[in-house]
Amino acid sequence: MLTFAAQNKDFMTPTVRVRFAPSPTGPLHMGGVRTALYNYLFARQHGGTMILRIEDTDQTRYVPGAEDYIMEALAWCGIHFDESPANGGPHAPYRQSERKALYKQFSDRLIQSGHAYYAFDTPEELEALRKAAEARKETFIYNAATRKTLRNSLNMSAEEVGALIAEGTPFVVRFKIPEHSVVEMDDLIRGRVVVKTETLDDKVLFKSDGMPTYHLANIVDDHLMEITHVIRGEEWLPSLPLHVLLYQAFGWEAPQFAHLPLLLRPDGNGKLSKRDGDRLGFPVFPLAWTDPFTGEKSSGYREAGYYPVAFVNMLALLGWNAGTEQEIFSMDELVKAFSLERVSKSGARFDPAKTRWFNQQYLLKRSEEQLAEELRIVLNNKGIKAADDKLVPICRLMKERVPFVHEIYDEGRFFFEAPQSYDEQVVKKRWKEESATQMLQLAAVLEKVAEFEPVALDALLQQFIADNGLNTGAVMNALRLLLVGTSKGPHLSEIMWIIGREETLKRISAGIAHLSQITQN
RNA sequence: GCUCCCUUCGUCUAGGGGUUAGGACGCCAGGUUUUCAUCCUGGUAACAGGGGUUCGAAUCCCCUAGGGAGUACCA
Repeated sequence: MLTFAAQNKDFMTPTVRVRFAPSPTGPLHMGGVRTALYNYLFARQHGGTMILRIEDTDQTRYVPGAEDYIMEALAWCGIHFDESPANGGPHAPYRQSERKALYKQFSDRLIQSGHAYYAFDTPEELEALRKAAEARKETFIYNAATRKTLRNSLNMSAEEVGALIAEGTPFVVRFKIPEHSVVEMDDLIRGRVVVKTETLDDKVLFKSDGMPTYHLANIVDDHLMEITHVIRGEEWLPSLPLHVLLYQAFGWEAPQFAHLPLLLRPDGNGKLSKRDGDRLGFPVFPLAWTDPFTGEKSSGYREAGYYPVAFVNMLALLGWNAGTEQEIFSMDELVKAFSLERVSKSGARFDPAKTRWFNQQYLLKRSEEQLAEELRIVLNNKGIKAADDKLVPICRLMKERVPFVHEIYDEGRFFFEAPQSYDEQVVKKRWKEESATQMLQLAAVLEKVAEFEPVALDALLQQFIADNGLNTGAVMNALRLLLVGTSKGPHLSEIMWIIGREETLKRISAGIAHLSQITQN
């Protein structure tokens, strides 16, 4: 039995465990959503576990509501966690602030093993050193080259150190980067990365406020939580050597790493930021957010009318592709098709136009009944009353013309109200001298037709045009102008049927009155 | 400045020594339509530059340039 187990690959391969570890300092950026998504896809594909860990070790950056926002946003996207602050799990708590007591013992362990040391340099002293180095066009690095000249336990007797700490002198714990060596790392996306330790600095692991820094907490928790794969943004790549060294210092096996390419702004240079969204008119956050301190509002994809599946689909394709020509993927399909090997290395520019296209693809796939239900909500929010039985046909006629449900209303206002104005260009082109007379004649016929529904109306229109020897385009466009106010929109007989006989006749006479006034002047 | 990462149409990308360098978005044109949109057809448009290696480089190597990230007692 033991032999079998040892030879069986499934037994040898630990279950995949990944985590998404945001800092609750504000709304979750769409880049963060993509990181969470890739983690989720990877976990699900391998039958593994997806963990949410809140990295709130910086007490000064706490933002009320941010953690709830993160969970709500990811739930909206269909990204669910097996272990999280909300669900609990075998490694609870999942909030680093609640794990505070844990980190000190690990920090102490590194001090005892000689991998870390106490440092008493004040922030001001360090700042001065950095400035001075900068003035010489050099970079100050707290490492083997400088640590011997600084105020730390490496240069003090045990008694001195003990006394300082006993006095309550603020201190930090720094990692002692090994001298003259090379760190070799294998990234699942980037391959081998090699760095000389001379370029690394003795990062602070434990802050003077008694909290660990990201670096320590992240390694300790990833180890304790048995994380097998760390999938995170490329901005972490520069600290990968430190993290690898930390695992070595603890004598722990490091997880595998995958650093994802960044999301770049649609124009110009740099990574996607909130400002770009404001400037170019698209959301950068999944959900709308109001900053609790400044009251500043940010728009969200949900509120903008995007389907979460469309948003997720778009995000999935920004930096990854299946290697086929398929572009529309359900979450299940993404789970099956995803692979870290096919994640690209270079940053991906976000494209708002293609994002709209994705939404349109999903809108097109929805049934008219579903769309009618969604439209009803939009109309309710706007306080617009509409006959329930007309919502389905309206959606049938409009679904191929808009990428968003709310645009069914925006682009189809004529279903709900008479034109407020008449498009000047169209009036000029379509409203002829004889139009008023023709429309009056047509109105008379419409008044009498038995069945006021599309098939009968089409027949009637054709008959009317034939009987009077008129031009189809001229009649239809003039009529459309009266009913819609412009030259756009679905089939006219459908519009007439939906708004009804009474409204149709009302719009014809009102339109004629208005237009003859205008054209006379 | 220093360290690391990256570089195919405007954008997302396929391609991994021999391809008419493919697809999608966008844009343009034509067709369909009473209009607009959808849809269909077609078009526009790319291997950053320079050196190697090779019979042959978009593909491998080097340099340059450009872009990005990091450089905190933030994550």
